[in-house]
Amino acid sequence: MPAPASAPNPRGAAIPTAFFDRDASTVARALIGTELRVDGVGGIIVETEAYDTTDPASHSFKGATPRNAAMFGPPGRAYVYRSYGIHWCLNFVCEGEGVGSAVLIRAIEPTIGIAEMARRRGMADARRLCSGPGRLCQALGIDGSVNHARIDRPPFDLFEAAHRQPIAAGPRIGITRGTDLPWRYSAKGSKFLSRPQ
DNA sequence: TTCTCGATTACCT
DNA sequence: GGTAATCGAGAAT
Repeated sequence: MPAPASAPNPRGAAIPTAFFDRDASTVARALIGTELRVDGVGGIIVETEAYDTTDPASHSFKGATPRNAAMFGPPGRAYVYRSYGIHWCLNFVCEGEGVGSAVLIRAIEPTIGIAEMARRRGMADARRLCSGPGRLCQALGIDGSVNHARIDRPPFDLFEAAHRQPIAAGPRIGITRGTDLPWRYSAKGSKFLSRPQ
């Protein structure tokens, strides 16, 4: 069938699974500025954290378990876990099958489907809609049902960054071990971070 | 089988 | 600045 004559895609190209065949820190940095959608709702990733099997703060540090099985599965898939019995947290698996590294998505700048996100969150403040791993999962409707799901297939859409931008790095948040590793990355100056970098 | 605590958030003083 | 909410993985018993 003929391709529709449309204007150039304002987004970048769709990101392939091979994008994730690198170490978690590299992927975490590369994800800043990309556009994530879940069922057509989402925005620009502005904050990530890297975790790998050498890292005492990582769920994969002590080896594979039923809970973290997705982390040891193929790269380019989602690892979703429940935090504090209340929240869901979204990770993208990296590096290679059996390696146990992943990137935690911590914050998104909402751009698409803001009304739907506000409805799910029960509030309208754009700055707090997706500024934290638990918050963005609630806004995007993510739960354990997408654990292991491919990121290049529905309900996910992930597009390359439209523009390059400065990236800040620093220590991660909410952990008690591995606090010396500067594996938190963020879009410099973004107003949509879970905490200022 | 029981206990502890977390890659968090919202609401309290 | 402090803490309740809430549940399952992993450790301890």
